[in-house]
Amino acid sequence: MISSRLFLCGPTASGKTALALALAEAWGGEIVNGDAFQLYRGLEILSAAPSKDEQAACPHHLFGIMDAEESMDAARYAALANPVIEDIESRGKTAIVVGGSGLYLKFLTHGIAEAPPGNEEIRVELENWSVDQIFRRLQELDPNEAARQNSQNRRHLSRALEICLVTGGKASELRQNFEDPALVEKLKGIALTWPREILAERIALRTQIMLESGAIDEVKALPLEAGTIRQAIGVREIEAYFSGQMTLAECEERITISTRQYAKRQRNWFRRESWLRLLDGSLPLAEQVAEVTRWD
RNA sequence: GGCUCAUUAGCUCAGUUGGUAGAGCAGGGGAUUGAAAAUCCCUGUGUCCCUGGUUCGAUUCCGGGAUGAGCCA
Repeated sequence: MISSRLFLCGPTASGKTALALALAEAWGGEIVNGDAFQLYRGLEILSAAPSKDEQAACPHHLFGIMDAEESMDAARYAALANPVIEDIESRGKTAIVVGGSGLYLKFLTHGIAEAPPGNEEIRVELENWSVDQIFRRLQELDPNEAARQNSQNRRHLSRALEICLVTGGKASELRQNFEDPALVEKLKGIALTWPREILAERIALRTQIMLESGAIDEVKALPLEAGTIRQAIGVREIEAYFSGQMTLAECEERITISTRQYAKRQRNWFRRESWLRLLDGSLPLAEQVAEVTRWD
């Protein structure tokens, strides 16, 4: 019996798309996007989204559903993805959730904290504060939360302070432990792994191909109001290229480096998810499929 | 051929008024519950180009050599 939902994770350029497709064909499954940037329209090449042909091979969900101007977050993603996954399961199919965005996937697998969503007004205001100011204010409102945060991490501190300001309470009191063993035990997922040097080569090659096959035009076409999507690796680098601050070679080099560093963070993230089973990404696809089917 | 300047961490460079050296980037390790492809933390011993000399002691001063750049022929 094939499980009704499978999470397929791993660092960028590890071959998730190809394996997902092969699994979907073998099992008659459907693919659900678990990647923060493939949700968007407009950055298909830079985000390495599955091609039109690939998407035609089996049902794909949540790819290219957002405009570049829209902003996204993990909770909204989970609100979109959960019903889709449940629908697939209700039709007796397997939902194969593929992606590399650790936080987004975690909201699916472990649940969502009962905290308020981001508040644009507060965020804009906090942009003008120094990290120290944010930290000190958080210390006043919620010393416990301040103590567990890194005093230099603007993003994490801003979020914690935002929760305090919006709720009038304490962010630390809304924190919860999501590592419920009973829940985690039921999860099924795999993480693709590669030796570091080989993954680095794959990243370098893929970066080169992206730049040769339209990534530059994609970035040129991004609307100025684009929000979340601007954080994608490659956007800043390509903009620096066409504004003349970098040569194309430097641009390619910078994107390769950022991507490699991102892959490292992803490896950290997925390594902590001890429920994920590791699968050697360098195995031939057919063997990967056989391996996963056997585990299941 | 002559003169000048350079040669220090994988890369770009700083520095030591002579007591064997440090930044940025890269690399390595880690954090992470509504911006996450984001954000942040930890991590730097290297024939200080080689070789003689001066010195208690030279990467630092002096001589010679090598390599590179520039200028003059």
